[in-house]
Amino acid sequence: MHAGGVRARPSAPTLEAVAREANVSRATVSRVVNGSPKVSPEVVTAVNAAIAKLNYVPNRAARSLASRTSGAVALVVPEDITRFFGDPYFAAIVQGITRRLDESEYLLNLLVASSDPTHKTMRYLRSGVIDGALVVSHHEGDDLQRVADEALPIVFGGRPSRPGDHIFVDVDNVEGGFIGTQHLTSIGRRRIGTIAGPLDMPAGVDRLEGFRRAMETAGMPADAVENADFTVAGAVSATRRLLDRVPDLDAIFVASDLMATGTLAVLRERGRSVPGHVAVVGFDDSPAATASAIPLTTVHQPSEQMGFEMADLLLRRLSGDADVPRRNIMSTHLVRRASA
Amino acid sequence: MHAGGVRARPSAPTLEAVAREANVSRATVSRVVNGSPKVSPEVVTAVNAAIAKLNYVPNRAARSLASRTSGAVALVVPEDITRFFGDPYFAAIVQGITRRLDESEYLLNLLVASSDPTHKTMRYLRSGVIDGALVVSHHEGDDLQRVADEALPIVFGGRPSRPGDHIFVDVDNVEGGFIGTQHLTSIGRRRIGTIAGPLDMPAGVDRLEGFRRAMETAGMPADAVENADFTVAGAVSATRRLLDRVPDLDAIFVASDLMATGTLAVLRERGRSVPGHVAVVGFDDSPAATASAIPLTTVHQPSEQMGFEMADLLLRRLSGDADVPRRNIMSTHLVRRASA
DNA sequence: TTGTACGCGTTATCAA
DNA sequence: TTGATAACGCGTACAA
Repeated sequence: MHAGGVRARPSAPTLEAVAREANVSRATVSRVVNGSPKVSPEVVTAVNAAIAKLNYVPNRAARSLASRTSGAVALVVPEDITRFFGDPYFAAIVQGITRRLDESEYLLNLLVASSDPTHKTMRYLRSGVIDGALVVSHHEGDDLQRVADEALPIVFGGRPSRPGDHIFVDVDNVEGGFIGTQHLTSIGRRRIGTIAGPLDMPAGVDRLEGFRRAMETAGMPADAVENADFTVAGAVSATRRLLDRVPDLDAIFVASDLMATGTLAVLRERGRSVPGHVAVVGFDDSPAATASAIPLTTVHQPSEQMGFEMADLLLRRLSGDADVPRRNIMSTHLVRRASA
Repeated sequence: MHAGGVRARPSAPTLEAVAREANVSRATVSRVVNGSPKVSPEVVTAVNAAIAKLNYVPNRAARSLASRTSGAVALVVPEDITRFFGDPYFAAIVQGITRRLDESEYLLNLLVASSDPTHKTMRYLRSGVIDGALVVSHHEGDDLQRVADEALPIVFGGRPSRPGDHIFVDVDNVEGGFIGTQHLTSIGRRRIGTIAGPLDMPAGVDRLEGFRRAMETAGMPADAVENADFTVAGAVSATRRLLDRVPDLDAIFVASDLMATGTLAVLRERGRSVPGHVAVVGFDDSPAATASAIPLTTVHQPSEQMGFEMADLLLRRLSGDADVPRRNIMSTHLVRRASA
């Protein structure tokens, strides 16, 4: 017969309680909990019994206050929820990260910030409940670079906008853009355009630069360029603009597979066959590439592995490893499917 | 000229430091930080100046240790990453949750547990860094129900498997299944089957029950049933089995839109037109319903709003609100599109 | 091998 | 309105 509403939960057992139960001191219980080698076997079993009996779970707040570490890392994604869930690229990254973290004691806190990493997020990062952070989809202008290494070890997924001594995992996006575009020139396409990524992100800028170089190498003009924001909707309107402006286009290099699905939709709506009238090359080699009606030829990047490497770099750094590399540039390659 | 490797970061400023800087006591600084009304304006400005100067951010661990609250809630998803990202339903839920949380001071910690909420997750929930939890896609057999209200206020998205006095937000899935199936009978289909959800989840069981009742009402046999697991791949094989077993099928009620896309793919592969040969009704009204080649007729449930309501119930409970409803059953309705 | 005692950075109680 | 001071639960020298 409790008074409705918030009923008082029994307060959780503490080290102290376990110590009493096992007839030892708090310090000893702490040692057992943390697996210290210098505790006699009998005491260990006694303590463990007490822990089990009381259903004891250490208080993380107290622990991190005392130890000055939290056992958690954050994944910061400066995008809104819709984008985060909409692009399979993020799924792959997160998958890789958790694969690495699962074999450690660290916990992952996902911070899907609004596209502007608010004050709230920055404060959280600096509030001591996080030992380090992984940043994915970082945009120029957010404050994350400032926090990096000043307040917290941070590993970036993708080279940060402003130069600096930051730690990051990336691919050579210029090369990737080059490879994708070159494939289009090599199969005899003559009028090639591109749907580029946002220019406040290095991945956007670099893939465009790769496109330009490939076009230059082939002696063609690199003027059929429209920018989008790595979303389907953005790609749809960009592709429409591009087709309106350059009606005789026979190939498009699109800076992400997700965007490429938008491009394919517009081409169908305009009655242009793929790859007959227009060849399309994407970027990522994400599930979006094979899920589309016309399987995408695309520039593969090892997204899942990149997530893994990001987490690995961070964890090694947190463990005090003196010579952790500060960057890890992974390689890309073309995957031929039906669209080009 | 620092020694390579882990360079020592300057330890963060504390309340103490701010107090010295502003020539007041720690207690006063704490009051200012927490917006206590009983501090003189001059002192407030002085303290704020000191805070700004030192770039002070409160230590959350210390704060929660002292206040016995953490200012964070967890979203627990007992599914693997691939599923979590693969189903737009989750995106909607998360969207709704964050919409509610953003207008509060609470932070969201996403715990995408492996489908078996491990010991690790359960310990985390009970470790004091979380004030409450939201559980989505809870399966029978996971330990979450035990933790609920015993160790932590928990709000479930979807009625929990085992009965109990748990708090949850849901729709009437029996009714939803009925509505979807009834539409198929009402448009004159005679041989109707279903791709049901997993039977260790109430949503799976209930939608199937709704299907059964509608079939009974129409005087048709409810024998064309195959179970799947709310994934595309699962739906694909279930649909193949179903078509092999009941070749004269002219309609299928599928327990989720995501699964329905798999069903559509199989129907196309078998050369059956939709809705000509086979009519299809989905469930959710998620983006998957409109993104598919044939826009899906589907049973709408207000997923985003359900996420919002879940968070709202939890927050109100945490605020000590005495009479928070323990359940919130929202309504479904049919959305007609092209597939049936 | 075990226990004592102090400190981690806040909040909250009690006086002043 | 402000300032001491005692918790909060745990880790860890240091002592025994």
